[in-house]
Amino acid sequence: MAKSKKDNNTEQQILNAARQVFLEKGLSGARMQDIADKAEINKAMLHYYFKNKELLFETIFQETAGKLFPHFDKLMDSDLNFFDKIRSIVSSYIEMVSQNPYLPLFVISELNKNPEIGLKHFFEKQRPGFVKKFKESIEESINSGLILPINPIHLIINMFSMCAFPFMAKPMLKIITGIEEEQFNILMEQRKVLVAEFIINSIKK
Amino acid sequence: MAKSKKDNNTEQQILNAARQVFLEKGLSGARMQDIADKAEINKAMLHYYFKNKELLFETIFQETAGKLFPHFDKLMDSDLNFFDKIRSIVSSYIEMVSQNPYLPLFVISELNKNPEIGLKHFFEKQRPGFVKKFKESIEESINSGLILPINPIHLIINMFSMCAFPFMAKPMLKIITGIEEEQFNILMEQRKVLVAEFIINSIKK
DNA sequence: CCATAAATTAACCAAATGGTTAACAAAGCT
DNA sequence: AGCTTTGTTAACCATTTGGTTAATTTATGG
Repeated sequence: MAKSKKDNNTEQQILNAARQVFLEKGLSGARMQDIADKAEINKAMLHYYFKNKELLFETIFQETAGKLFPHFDKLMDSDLNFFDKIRSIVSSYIEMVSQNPYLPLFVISELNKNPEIGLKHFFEKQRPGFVKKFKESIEESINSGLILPINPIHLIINMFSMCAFPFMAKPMLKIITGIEEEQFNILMEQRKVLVAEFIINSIKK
Repeated sequence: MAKSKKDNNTEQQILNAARQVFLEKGLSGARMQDIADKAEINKAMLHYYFKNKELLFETIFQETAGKLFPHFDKLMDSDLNFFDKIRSIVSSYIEMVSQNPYLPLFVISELNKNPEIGLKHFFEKQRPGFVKKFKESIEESINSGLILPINPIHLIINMFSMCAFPFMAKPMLKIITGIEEEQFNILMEQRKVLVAEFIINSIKK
């Protein structure tokens, strides 16, 4: 069956275009016209499918923020040992960010300019999930003498810092270290194991 | 002596106001009117002292980016041992960011939206400085058997990740961990020593 | 003290930008 | 087919926004 004129296709084109533009330019930097152009539709269509810029943005933000901490819940429930959980999270997280390089900076940046949107949307629900489980897992590992004592929050922060930051700071890192695109990708690939071992090395007894 | 009407005061008021607004909202989010209001002057004065928005922004960006890697050059030249250099850099860097919480996110964010401004301005000069020295210092420490082998770039990335990221991600961290302002500040204070020890613990032989 | 330059303001302007309208085309339905 | 709903477009509108102008005030220096 040939695809009918709508097929709800337009809405997807808009969302794809909006995702690209918003992630790259942010809310204030994005232009509705740019989104329309990239979606190859009339600007009026944007307002036909999404009431206004804010609503369109929130749709994208919500979708995007939802990808920030993917399947970590399940991962924490798995029967992997503590170190393997770290290895698994680090590796899959860096892979995810490699695939969506703008994602962390976008969410963090918009959240800074307007902290309310975080509360309003998805975070509330996801919060307790994996962070709580991770904390418990860390505490258990400390109590069982597997790792040195450390405030779980610091450990979590350290992990996500080393996973996400390099991608956010990529243009800066390229300048101050003098590396190029290809070399950067190699480094990020290495970090999938390096970061986990760096952490484990630091906390193991 | 009473302060005369100008005193080149106005220019400073503008710069202070522009700094606040740009750091908080970014280039595209900043409004010239907001800057004028905050500086308590007429909007036309902005264009009297600074040709246009771009020029004013670049002035602020240059000044701000210049603070990103402060006196690390001297620090690397000091006769501190390698571990103490790490302790010193981490501590002073976190202190600097505590004092200028918007700084890293601002520079990184604007650099992402417009990578050219980095090259144009200050980075070129500062680049070789401390990064090169730091790399040499790391290599030397590896060769002398003080620390385990690691690609110096990774070590540098890890260090700045753990120093800067928490401040950039503050609103997100507050949401997913449930901590409040006060607790956040305590954690960041702790990180001045914690991060350094975390690193040292991981690489020491 | 006056003439000149520097600083400041209010009013204005043009372009950019988010958003709307009204007419038209396509699909769906009976 | 004919009527209604949905999708799409071009033209238009109102506001925001960066920027300018011309007139006014304030300093400065001979």
